[in-house]
Amino acid sequence: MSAVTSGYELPLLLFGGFRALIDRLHEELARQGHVDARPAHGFALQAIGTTGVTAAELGRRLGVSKQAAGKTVDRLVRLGYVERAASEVDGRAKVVRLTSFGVDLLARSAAIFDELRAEWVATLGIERVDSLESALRAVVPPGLRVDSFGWFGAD
Amino acid sequence: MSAVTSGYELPLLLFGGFRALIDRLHEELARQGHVDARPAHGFALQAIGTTGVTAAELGRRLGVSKQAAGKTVDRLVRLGYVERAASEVDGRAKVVRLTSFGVDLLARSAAIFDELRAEWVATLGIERVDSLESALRAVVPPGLRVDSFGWFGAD
DNA sequence: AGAGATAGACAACGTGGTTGACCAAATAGT
DNA sequence: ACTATTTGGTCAACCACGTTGTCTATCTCT
Repeated sequence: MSAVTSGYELPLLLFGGFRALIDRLHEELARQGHVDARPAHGFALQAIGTTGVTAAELGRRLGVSKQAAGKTVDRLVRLGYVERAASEVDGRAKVVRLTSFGVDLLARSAAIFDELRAEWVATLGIERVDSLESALRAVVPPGLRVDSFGWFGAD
Repeated sequence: MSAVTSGYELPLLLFGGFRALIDRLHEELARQGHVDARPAHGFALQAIGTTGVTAAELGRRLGVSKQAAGKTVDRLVRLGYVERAASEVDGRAKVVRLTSFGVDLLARSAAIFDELRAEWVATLGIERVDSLESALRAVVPPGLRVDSFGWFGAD
């Protein structure tokens, strides 16, 4: 048994699993036409959602400043995933909405994640995957932000 | 079985677990005097090791360019975690070595990670933690790089 | 001794974040 | 209704972290 398991390994394994999934996702997305999609884009599109949000609201959801959110939107616009439109109800605001290309990315991502989980089930068995998920649910504080992006290095 | 579990949740849980661990680690490190330590620093110090390496070698270990490694070393020097010394055997090379402050960070990190794993064991039981680790070991490709830093956004 | 590989540094750039300042529009308070 | 404050968007400067390209100095191999 793993009596001498060092606590060092756990974060590495968790990150490794995450990273493996995300790498496979983007491999597959690239193969399906989303060559320029990056991990951060998916999270942002997810936060934008099908209803659309303002940049300020996006910043709140992602846990970053409105300026940072604005820059992210700029990049997404340049890549064709979202577009800005003047708000109908607020003269200051601009609503960021997914383009059909953006909706496509989200849909494909969901499908690919399902496939990847199915692969894990194929190697580990459904019980161990279920157990892994429920263990993590029990131990991960709820409402964890997916700000995540720069969190690694910067203050 | 959990028929409706979306594949979307798995990466989020994995990342959440990782993130929770790292956040707790840095809370505790800050409390113990390492206020300016960032996740990326720990990984770099780990790669430098107690023997010391050149910037180019560090780049190789981290899977980044030697220039990027050099910049990382600059930051670590500024924070007091490492120091540069001319190599005894190679007139071009400068050896990066941990300071005692850097060694201290690594030692405290190891201790804290052990405590955190013990907390998981306390909530989940040893079987579920062992099972989680072995499941991930089976599914994470070995030799996964901890380059990781910028990998989120950039190419 | 000369050719090629390697270490380090410099510059320019891209991505993703931060503050601070500013204007225009919405909203609250008297 | 008219100020006062809050809020949305943007600009500018900066930092962390990565990239490529170029350059010099040194090492290594033939």
